[in-house]
Amino acid sequence: MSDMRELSKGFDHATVDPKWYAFWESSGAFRADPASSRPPFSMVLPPPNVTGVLHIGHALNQTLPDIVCRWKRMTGHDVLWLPGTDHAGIATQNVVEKHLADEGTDRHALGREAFVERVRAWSRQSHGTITSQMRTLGSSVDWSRERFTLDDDLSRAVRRVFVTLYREGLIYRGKYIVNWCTRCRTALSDLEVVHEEQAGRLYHVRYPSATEGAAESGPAAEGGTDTEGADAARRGANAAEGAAGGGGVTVATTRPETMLGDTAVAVHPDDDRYRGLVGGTLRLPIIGRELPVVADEFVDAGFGTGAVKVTPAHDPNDFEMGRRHDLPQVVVIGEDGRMTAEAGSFAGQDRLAARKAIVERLEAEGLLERVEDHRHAVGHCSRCHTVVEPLVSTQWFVRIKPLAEPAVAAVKDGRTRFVPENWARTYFEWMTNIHDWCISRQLWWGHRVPAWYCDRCGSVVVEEEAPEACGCGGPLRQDTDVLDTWFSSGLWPFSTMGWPDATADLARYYPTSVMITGLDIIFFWIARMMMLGMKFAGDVPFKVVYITSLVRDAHGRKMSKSKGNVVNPLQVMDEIGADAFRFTLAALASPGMDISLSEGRLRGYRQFVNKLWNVSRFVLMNLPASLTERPPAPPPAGLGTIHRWVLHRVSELAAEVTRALEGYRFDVAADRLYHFIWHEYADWYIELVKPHLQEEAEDREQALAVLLAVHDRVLRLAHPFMPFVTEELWQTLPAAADAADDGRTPDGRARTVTRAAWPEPVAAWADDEAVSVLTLLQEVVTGVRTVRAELGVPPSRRLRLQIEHADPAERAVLDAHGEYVRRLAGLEAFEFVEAAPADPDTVRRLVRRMRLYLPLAGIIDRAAETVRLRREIDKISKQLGSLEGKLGNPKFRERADPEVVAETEARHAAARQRRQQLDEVLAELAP
RNA sequence: AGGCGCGUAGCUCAGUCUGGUUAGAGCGCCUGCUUGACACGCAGGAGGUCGGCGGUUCGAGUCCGCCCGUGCCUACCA
Repeated sequence: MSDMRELSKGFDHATVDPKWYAFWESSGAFRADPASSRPPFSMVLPPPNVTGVLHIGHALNQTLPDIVCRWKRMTGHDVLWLPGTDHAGIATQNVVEKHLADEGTDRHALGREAFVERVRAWSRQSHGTITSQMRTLGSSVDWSRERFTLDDDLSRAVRRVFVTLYREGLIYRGKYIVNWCTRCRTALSDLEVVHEEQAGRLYHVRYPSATEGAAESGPAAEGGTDTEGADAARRGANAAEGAAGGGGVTVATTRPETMLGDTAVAVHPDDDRYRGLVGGTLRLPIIGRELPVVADEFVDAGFGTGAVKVTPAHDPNDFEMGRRHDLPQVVVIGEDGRMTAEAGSFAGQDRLAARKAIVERLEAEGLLERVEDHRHAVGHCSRCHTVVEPLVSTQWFVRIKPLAEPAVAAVKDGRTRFVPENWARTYFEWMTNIHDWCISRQLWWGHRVPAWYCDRCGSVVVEEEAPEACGCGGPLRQDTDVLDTWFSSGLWPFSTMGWPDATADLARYYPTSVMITGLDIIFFWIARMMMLGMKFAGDVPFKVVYITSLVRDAHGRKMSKSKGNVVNPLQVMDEIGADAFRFTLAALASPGMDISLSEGRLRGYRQFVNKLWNVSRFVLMNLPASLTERPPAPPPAGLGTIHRWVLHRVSELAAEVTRALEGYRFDVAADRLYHFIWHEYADWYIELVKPHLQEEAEDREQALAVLLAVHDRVLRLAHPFMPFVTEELWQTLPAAADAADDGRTPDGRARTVTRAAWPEPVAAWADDEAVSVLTLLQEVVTGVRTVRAELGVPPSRRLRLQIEHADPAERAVLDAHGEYVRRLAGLEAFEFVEAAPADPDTVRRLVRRMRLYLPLAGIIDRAAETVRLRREIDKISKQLGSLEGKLGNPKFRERADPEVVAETEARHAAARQRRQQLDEVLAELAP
């Protein structure tokens, strides 16, 4: 028809999506406006690594906040969603180092400055990748406010925080035991160490008494092994059964290589076995050093032999114990993971090779009493998986307790709320057991520690800006370390808004409204933002933290490259479009449940997008070209039942979706939209409204007005979930007569659904009567359709339906809506009768109290019908039994809600009647 | 070792907080349909002892206890 609008047959996301993103961006649809009179709503984007690519975790953690932002924009908020990227110190540096290795060089050959420039160049180049992928996903961030953690102003914020904390004594520098990655050659924070349970060994080693030991294994014994002598020694050791027997002590260790650095042996003060030894000395095998025996509460008398070797330089507990007992630190493992000169003949060996050699040596000397299998957790570098080495090293630390306390209190008193609230527990647990935070890294890529050292007077100068010279006039050299990347991301919610300056953005948008992010960075990031935000920005960084789940593969397994089950969001979006992908993520995002991305769900929602597309095609092809304005929804009073029904339902939908979003139930919102759009709007309303849209229909205008009102609302409600397709479809609708209700870009020149008003429930549309009418129509139509399907009646065959036992109200409803029933059930006609027709080939079906009779001469399959009836009778008998049990129980009548009792009674009566009717029908069919 | 979760149809999941219709959805499966929006569709159907045992209750998928299975996080027992 010439005066009809048209849409292409299918939705082509590849061309549509980029078109609208470019439009939104250029028209400023996502720009926040601090001068606006609208209430503010703000979020900051968890900054992805600048050199990263969009992975499934980003996809979820951007889709959900994007849904919230788009919704809030439509509810009339001035929305700021601030994007940016993270320099990701160690991760990015590792990548570039790998590039250099491929080129046959390394960063030391390049030099610090050139290396940093190289990383910067790579970051610049890579930056476009992640940001364009965010656009593909549809993230409605305000690009005009994009930030990078290494930007000048953010770096200034980092220095301000560092200097302030230093002056307050909350940052200190010192020589402590830290987690050291021998491959990355840097210190790591506790969080960057991943513990993995591993099969290891527990070696029981005999440390002889100082006198005894001197003879057996001093330095003199080193260099050669006398097998005979060793055997003799072993026999001797075995003979000393008691742990403290023979003047020596047996200790148990999982890391024999560290024994070379032992400076004591410790026992529990109350351990009677060793009481006599405390204060005495033992002889360290191989090395021959004399070791004092100390008593310390830390020792667990029940573990191993109850005596523990103490290596203050290579074990965190021993480090503490060493300080308590004033023990020397002997460093036997270097920063490169090799044994140092202190390790005597083992010097230069890798720590693991040394372990083996030392065990052999002990064995040879007869000092290895026993080896047990022992499972224990071993720390690995989270970046390169190298086994982490505890080392004593000079580093910078943040004193965390004074910062953690207010951050805990803020969650306790609800200034920041976790959703789901269970996560607060995890947060508390970590925050109350937290250790000081090692923030210095021996890397080049990052914020350089703003500390300078004077070689002349030895003083340390900590300043925001590089000082000229030391107070003593001596030259200064800057600390070569950089800060942990999370130190700068911890400032993100306020550093990105201009802090330390008192900017308009900061005043308006801080604290942010919500933070939506994954559980994997609660400690790395959420906790640090809480601590630093409260300390420096004067308030919590966000009022709500929504913790998203982990995305897994279709079978609930963690995605990993080695398993080959990694879902690439870009590929998925390429195949099914961003809208279907986003809708799937939302639909699967049940709180507290990990998300299993199943192909079936993805496909199902792609088809849903297609459904929405085709509904729109239907709407459009029924719009006369003369209709250039979307008419306001007509008042329900003068409307037919189907219109009143759909208005009622779409109004309820608005309420349901809104409620779901308010509770962060993205899954519920998606489910409601899906069900309404497909199974109510498309399956029923569109089918019902068709005749009213005929050109000759006298109520066509009215039908069009309702159809457009519903369609417009549907697109708006679906927009946060499926931004691209809804914008494309919404743009094809005629603009509203009432411009106030019609989304406009900030410059007012173009329409956009991103800023259209969010549909509110309309009280005047509530219409339970229309619902009950539709329910009856649906039941009758479905009843007839079921008979047709089961008995294989071709659709072309128009049937005559007879209805018995309809009560007057039902008769009136069916009569009034006869045309709908005839059309949807494929009837030639229906009529009400007083008695069952005599025709033996008539099939009966029960709907409520009514009996539907369909004459099916030549088609009816009595046997099949009998089977079906028997099955139905079985079912209803079971139901009847349980209902009778319930009603027969006097306590039920006494205690249950009277409404429930009445309802149950009604159900019981209906079931009984139905049972009786079915029996009759069956008797007629199979006498 | 502690903490948190999960176990409902063949598969992926809602429903459990606030106990009470006939436990729902998508995918898959079966039957029939080129129905003038859509075969990425339409209509109909099969399929569930809600992990197990015990308890509370008139009534339990839902509340309580124990057990089994499974996943994750935290952790300085050498």
